Amino acid sequence: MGRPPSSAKDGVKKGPWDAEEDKKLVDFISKHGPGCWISLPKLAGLNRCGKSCRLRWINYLRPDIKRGNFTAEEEQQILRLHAILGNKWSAIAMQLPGRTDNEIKNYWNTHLKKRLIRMGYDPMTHEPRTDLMACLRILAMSNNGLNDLLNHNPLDVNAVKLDYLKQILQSTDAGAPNLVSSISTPLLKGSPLLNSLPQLENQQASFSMGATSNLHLQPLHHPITTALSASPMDLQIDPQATFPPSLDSMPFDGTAAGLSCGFFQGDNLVENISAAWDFESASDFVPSFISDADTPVSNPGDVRSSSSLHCGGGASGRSSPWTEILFDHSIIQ
DNA sequence: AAGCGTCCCAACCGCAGGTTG
DNA sequence: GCAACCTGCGGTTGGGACGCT
Repeated sequence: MGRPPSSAKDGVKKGPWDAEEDKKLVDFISKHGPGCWISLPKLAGLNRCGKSCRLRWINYLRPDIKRGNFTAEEEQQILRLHAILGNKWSAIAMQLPGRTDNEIKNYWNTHLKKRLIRMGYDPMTHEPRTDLMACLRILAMSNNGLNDLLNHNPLDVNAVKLDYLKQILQSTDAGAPNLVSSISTPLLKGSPLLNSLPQLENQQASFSMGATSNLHLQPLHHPITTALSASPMDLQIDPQATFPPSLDSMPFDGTAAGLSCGFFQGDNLVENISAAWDFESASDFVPSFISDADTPVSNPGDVRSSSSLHCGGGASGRSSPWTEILFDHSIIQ
């Protein structure tokens, strides 16, 4: 299909553009406009292929290009759009005036993608990574004490947490979905723990993901989420409950959820885990650093106004719920 | 100061899709 | 319908900048 890339032609300069070439290109386009790129180099007196001229103009010389660092708003917009559009950089760029697809792509690959990975999110799906079990096993290899835990049924426990978290994340402004019915993990189907979840859902007015920040507080004070987030030392199991033995022995202190972060941190695995995810802390269901003092959260213990942090963006039916609040924290910079 | 590794981004490459004759 | 032409897109890369030892 088509023809060989024009850059394959011999005698055409490649590599960085110099000031003289830039001037020739700008002068020509300012007189004639960005017309036929194939014939432009010859007409403009440039020893470049048309493709290279087009790229140079679009990505660098265009007068409406916005230079400089991306703002926090732009970051959030990129994250939201990427959650919807994926790697459709040109489509994302259309929503960010003055930014080019190449610039956004570069920024994504060098900053945002890495942050998501460090946080334990799949940069493509914007959802928590589900390979936690593999991480747990790696950790267990260096910690025989964890082997016993792993040999019980920790995967189910992790799945419960991730499942529930996933449902919360996918809730919309229109109201939280039925979390109980949508939980797929067989482990807790019909369990007293799960049966109590509707109470939590009834609080969705302050728990909906439409108000991302509400997650900071509301789940924390609910008995169910308190139980989910309790450490093995303080978890009180209902005597009527029929949990597998692993549930009350599983370290529900964020270890599991944080592992995917630590997985990328080599020797500092455990430390980074606790830094990234801390279900035992006051920021239940969100990475612990969200409630740190240097975040935009002025009063981390309070339920914040949903309007101030609403995800917005009418098209963002399924955007990443973290994006508004996570990325300005030093731990992921 | 030198060497080394990592980061970042401008530019390149290959491909797909639309247009034209 | 077909092939050549042209544009646009997304993935990848090369090398300069920067930081660390």
